[in-house]
Amino acid sequence: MDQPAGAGRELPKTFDSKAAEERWFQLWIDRGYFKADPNREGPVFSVVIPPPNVTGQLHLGHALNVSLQDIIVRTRRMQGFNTLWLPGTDHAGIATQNAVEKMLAKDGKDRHQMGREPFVDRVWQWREEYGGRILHQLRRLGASCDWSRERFTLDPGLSRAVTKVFVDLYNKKLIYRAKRLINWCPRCETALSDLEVDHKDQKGSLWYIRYPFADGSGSITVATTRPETMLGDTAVAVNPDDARYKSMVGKTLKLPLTNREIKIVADAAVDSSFGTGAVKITPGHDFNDFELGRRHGLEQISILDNQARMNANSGMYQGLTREQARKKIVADLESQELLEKIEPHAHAVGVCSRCDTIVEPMLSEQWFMAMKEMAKRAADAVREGKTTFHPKFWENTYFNWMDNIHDWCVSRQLWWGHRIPAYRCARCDELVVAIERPSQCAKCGGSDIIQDDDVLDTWFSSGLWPFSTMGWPDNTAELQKYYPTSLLLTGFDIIFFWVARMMMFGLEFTGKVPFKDVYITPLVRDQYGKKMTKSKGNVVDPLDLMEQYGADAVRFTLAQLAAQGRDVILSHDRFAASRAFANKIWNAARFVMMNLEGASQPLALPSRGELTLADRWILNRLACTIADVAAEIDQYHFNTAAMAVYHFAWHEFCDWYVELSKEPLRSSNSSAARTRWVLVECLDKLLRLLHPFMPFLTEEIWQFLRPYLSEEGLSGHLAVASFPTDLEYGLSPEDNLAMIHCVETTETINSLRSLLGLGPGQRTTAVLKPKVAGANLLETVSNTEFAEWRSYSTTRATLDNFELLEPTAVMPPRLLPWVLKWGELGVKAPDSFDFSKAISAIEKRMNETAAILTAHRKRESDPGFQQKADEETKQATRDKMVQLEADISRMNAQLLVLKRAT
RNA sequence: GGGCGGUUAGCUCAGUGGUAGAGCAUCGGCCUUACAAGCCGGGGGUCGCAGGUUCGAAACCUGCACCGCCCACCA
Repeated sequence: MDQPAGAGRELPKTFDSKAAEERWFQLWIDRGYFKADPNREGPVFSVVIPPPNVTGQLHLGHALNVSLQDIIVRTRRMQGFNTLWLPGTDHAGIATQNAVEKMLAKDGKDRHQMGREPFVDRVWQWREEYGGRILHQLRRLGASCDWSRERFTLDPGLSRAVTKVFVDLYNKKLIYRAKRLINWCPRCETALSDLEVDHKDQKGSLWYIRYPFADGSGSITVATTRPETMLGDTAVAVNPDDARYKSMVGKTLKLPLTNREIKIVADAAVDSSFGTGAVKITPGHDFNDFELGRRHGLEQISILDNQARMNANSGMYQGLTREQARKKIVADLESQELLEKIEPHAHAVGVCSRCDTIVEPMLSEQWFMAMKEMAKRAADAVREGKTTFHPKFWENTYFNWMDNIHDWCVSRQLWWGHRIPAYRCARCDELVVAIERPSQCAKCGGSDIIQDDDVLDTWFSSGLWPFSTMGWPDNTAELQKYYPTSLLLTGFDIIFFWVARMMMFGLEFTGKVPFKDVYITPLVRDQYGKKMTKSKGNVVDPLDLMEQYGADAVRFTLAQLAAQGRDVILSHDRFAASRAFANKIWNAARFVMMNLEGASQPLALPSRGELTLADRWILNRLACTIADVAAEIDQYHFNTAAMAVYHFAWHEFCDWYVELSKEPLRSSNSSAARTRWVLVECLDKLLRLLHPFMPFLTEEIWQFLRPYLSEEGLSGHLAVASFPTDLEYGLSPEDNLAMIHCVETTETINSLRSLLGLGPGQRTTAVLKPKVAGANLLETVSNTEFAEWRSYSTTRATLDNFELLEPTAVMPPRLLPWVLKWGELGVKAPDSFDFSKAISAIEKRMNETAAILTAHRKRESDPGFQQKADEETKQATRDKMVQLEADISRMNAQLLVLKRAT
């Protein structure tokens, strides 16, 4: 049995967030609260974390992603779900290899001189040192993952899944080897998928080059943005309908700077209006030209090597870089008077998304995965509602990509990653794709079997993440219990890279969608709305934020900002506001704890009949808030859920109930006891509601409150306490109306006080005798309740000359004669009071109210409205009119009295 | 070239048919024994523009403007 940490102690003056973060997280882990048990019964909620790169450092995107996941995971755990949140990291092929290469470069080493094995060993070593960093940073945010299940995409188990998938797909003929034009990064020296190429606009030039006819009868001019590729040209194409060139189709050209002859071909793909209408065709280095070349049976010539230097096919230019070759070729053309002109021209160039180097379309033999069929099934699964995106409009993006998908180049010429399970006999070149390395060649019996050098695209293994992490291909208990997962929460930037691939792999290999819901988080931007990037130097470090504001405030802020379908724009003000909120909760808890001195543990439950108006009202508001928050979280509306808790905690519980509780806490034992119970009830439920958002603060406070609770009071922690359910306190709507009346009345008094410039002063007794008030002022409120309410307003107001002002402010019109009579008894305002400000303010507001009333009357008398509006709307309009009329009457009364007083 | 999202208070954003809301900022007044990271009060918006639908539009439709993003092989 745990001894509650806070039993019988007062809360410290301030909340020490750092101490609480360390203390509670460690305790939660030690107790195994986050461990998932596949053998437990009950409803299941499972999530796999989007595995951050092992190279990663926590950034705000992670912080947002993890905070939101933790909010829903903690909620579900408290709601009694069998919850799994599985953490892990991605080996991130290119990114990691680059990071380690960069590090080695500082010591003047490079991987080529090291050799493959030592280099890969070095990366593993690096991973041992730094790979856990990002996950530790996630822990600091409070991520309640089952940390005992941490996975890494290069783990033996996950690698086994990768191999099996590759082999199976090969056997299904969905993975194949082909020589095609692919994107090649000359710096990383690997093939890239289409998705790994970014397009950047670049100011370039359009060079107009004359290609002379072989027969010497003149020339045709082509326009190009890449003159150096002319060495690989195998044709010039024109549009078949282009009158300028119709007669030239089929003629032979002499390719300048070379000895080759090429033909003029006609193809409808050529746009006559661009450039000269004649385009040089380089099937070996341009995707368009590649396709066109295929149609016309053109030769494909590679003129570049793997580092994008000119190769042997480029004759005298061999050995030059792309850039040098361009310069020299342009100069040479010019000297031969073959350069007609140069025009400035903006166009997009493809760059490697990892290193920003301009990629080169290269002819290369690679492994490809056929996507069409798998993509169709994956798209249909979403169309059929098996998986739903939140917000829904992301489905369009998903469909758009799936419906226009190209085969996926999955091989990479890297060293860090899953090596492709393809083996070749050194003797007869026979290719085998298999789980295990064959001991000898099945064809020729040769024993020299060489594994393919290439590794797989990182996203290949990530795509298996939801089930490979659960032990697939074995049919484990985890897989049976937790797959498919309930939710995937991730950023839109990896919908194609990752979400789509998981959908395809999941359906292909498990027959099920890998997740029921996909929540797409907004993109975190800086205060100027710019994307945060290291190069801009505008990165806000979440670790700094946690240091400054506490992890709870960071989490709460991110939840509040996570409006659906929008970018998140950060500002320090928001974090400060959340910290203020945490402070507010802390102090409200201090107030409650201070007033629990000497109270029984647990508190005795008061009877229904004892509850006052204020008690019933706040309990009712609590019940509504609980229902709201649960519903909003169910819909992944994290921001509205956060706001609902915030509003209840601050503006209902603290602003009103805590204030109203002060009087009864001071009075008789029974009313103090009753009030204590309500305070504790509200605080307890509030902490539970807030715990998923602010786990550390709430756990800290709850440990103090625990002894006074009747349930779960003597053991356990908030992290595994029950989430509040829709509470029924047996309340009536009249209670709410009466309370609203009290609130509005008090606000009116305060407003008048402020307008009149009333400062603090001695406390005054209320003018209205409780008897009078109870009978006439607020019919639904009992005498004692009114006394409490009244004492609240006077306590806070501490008015001078309250005698005159209070009744004018609160008095309903039917009591006006009595007030006036009472006024005639000799109470009057001091001469120094300036009533004109109050009068004009009330008049102004009255006019506005009257205008609204007029509008409502007009609507009400509108035949169209009567005919077409539904009954509910009509009733609402009538109610509103009654309320507006009452407001106007009240203001009239106030005015009358104020004017009389002057 | 296609597609998606946005345009509401000084700022950041909620608000999917009944004459505008929050937080922050701002202004005025308060150290009132939970909280000055606080309390009370105030000011501030013809909801991007123009049409249309409707008894009624910030919201629905059409067009336009501007901002942002994604996809795409115009050399």
